[in-house]
Amino acid sequence: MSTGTLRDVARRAGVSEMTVSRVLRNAGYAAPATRERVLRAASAIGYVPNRIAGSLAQKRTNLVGVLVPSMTNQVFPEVLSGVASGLEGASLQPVFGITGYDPRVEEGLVRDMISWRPSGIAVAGLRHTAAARAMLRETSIPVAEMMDTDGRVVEFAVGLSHRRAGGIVAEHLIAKGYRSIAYVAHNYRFDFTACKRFKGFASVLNTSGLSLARTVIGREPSSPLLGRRLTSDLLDGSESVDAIYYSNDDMAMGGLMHCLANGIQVPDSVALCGYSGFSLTYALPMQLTTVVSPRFEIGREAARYIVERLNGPRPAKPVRRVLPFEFVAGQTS
Amino acid sequence: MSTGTLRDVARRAGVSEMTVSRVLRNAGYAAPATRERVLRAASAIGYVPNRIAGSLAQKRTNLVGVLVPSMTNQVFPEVLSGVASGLEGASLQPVFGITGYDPRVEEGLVRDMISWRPSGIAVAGLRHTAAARAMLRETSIPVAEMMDTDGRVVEFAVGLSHRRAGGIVAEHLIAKGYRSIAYVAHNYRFDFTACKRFKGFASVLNTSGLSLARTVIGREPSSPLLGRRLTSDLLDGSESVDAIYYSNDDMAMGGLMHCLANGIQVPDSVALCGYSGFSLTYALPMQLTTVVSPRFEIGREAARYIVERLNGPRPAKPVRRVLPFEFVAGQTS
DNA sequence: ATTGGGTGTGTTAACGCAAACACACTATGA
DNA sequence: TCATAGTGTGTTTGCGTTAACACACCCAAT
Repeated sequence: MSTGTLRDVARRAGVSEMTVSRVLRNAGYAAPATRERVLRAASAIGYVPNRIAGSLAQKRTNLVGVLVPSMTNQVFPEVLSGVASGLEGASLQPVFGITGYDPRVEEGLVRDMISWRPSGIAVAGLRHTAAARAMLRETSIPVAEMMDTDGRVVEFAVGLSHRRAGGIVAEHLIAKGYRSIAYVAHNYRFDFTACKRFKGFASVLNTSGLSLARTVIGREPSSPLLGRRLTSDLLDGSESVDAIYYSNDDMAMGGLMHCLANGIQVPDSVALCGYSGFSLTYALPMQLTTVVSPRFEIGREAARYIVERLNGPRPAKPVRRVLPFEFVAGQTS
Repeated sequence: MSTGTLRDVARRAGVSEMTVSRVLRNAGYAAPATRERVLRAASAIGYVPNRIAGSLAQKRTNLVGVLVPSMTNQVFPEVLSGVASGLEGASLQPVFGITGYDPRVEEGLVRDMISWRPSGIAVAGLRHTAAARAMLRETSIPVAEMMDTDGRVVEFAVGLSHRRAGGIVAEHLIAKGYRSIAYVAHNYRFDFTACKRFKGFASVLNTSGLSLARTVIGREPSSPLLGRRLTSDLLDGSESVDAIYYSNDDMAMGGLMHCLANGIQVPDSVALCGYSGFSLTYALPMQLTTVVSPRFEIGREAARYIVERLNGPRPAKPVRRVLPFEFVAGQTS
């Protein structure tokens, strides 16, 4: 059955469509006997309301569009959990889209999302095409940008300062006495947050009169395997390196695996630092030095902003919500 | 601006709404000059079509509902990638829902999905509430069940035999001469596939006259940290154990980390086997013995089935598509 | 007996779009 | 010259639902 309509239920129950609508939505009055008949009729034909029609009539949906670059990067599932948590109780349903780190794909998804007239939009990152930014600015629904706070904000941004997150690791390594420091990264062509961490890192190094001993950038997406390979390449090279900063924890774990597999002493021969604070890093033979990003909180706060904003106007000026991060000085440095 | 309508564009361009609709959809004829005017007017007011109205008028959507238990379990993002890949070119858009391994949540999501009148539904697992199964059976849209093939199928199921996947590991361990075998699992109260793997594993053990030396089941969701903790508990115990089968790779990795951290020889002191074939397992100091599940392919085939079924009737009998898996005899056994 | 507010139900008119049909115009070939 | 097919545009209708309004009924208070 291609699912009946209100009319089918109404006929079966011998009442008007409006009465059925009211009963099923628990809106307005309904005599107990009528209610009973309607419910029976509805379940008899397995009626499922058509939200498309409902949304059109109500001029609103309970959807919230959430755009993230990737699902295989563990970070984003955790952000989504946060969004789901923040939306709880607001009878809003998140709808996800994956941009693949490509702003043009993102632009298409923003348009797609808006075409469903959602109640709000949350999007990861501050970098958008001009058209996407225009759509986000012009729409009247709440828009939250997530992850990053270093840059131009459309309406509301919640995240952390990646520049700072990079800088603090540099400060740590310098304080610990490391002087020959390398950077190992995945292909972050569009991973702008990794890029900003690196800038913060390099900038602190510079102001301390240091420069990077070596920079190795892979051509693939981030993965432990890539981290392991690049670390192997790097340590086989001629330059002596006493510390490595990785673009993220996946990469750093790969590096640690290389060292474990080859008997390279960590941190005595080489120190390793990552970024994210994945739960996996707590199961490693040694705790990885890393920056724990408030991923869940970012998602939750974005959702909360959207929920609150639904009953109010867009703020006059863009709001920037900078969440704290936790630096974990582990056993690898 | 709360986004204009066709009428707004039509007025601005001095044509009828239908003409605007036709131009924007590239449907039917339009004089070049008219087209130009319409496009200009549309982009001037930043018009984004209202798909809610469009879908209602067309009595169809380009949505495909995809229900998975979790996003933090790496498996499912990969399944979703497969779904996205299989949908490509069909101008269908996946919409995700997370059930949290709870059949009642799943039931709600199935209802939610159906209320949006999607073009198809893909759902992970064969275990559903009676109501959910009824809805899936009664709807006329294509329904694909993913991951599992051991059980009752609504319409089309694509996956692997978890029973077999568990059995093959048992055969391997027995052939290798292991006799004191333990099982370490996360809380799989609702993770029915892990349960089936265990059954297959135990069943093979039984027919070989062996029984499990020890079974340790945690109370938390699967994670490397849990795997590490339970392994530590297990190996500290009095029973001697020469091999451990884990409920999945996350758990097994945790076990391996425990061994690495404590100088326990793998596989000489104890052998370790997992399930999934996560990419991370290839970066470990030693390749984990595991069963590589065809996660991406499962998603892709589910999507392909849906796309094909859109132009045809539901098969008379449920179809079961059993995909092969790969057993990887690694260095941990 | 009359008024009035709560209760229960129905009718009408949107919501924004596209299918179906209608119609006018232009070029082409018989 | 006239039919004919293609091209370009407009009008009407309906998708399934809900908001807004209308109305009838009942009981309690005047």
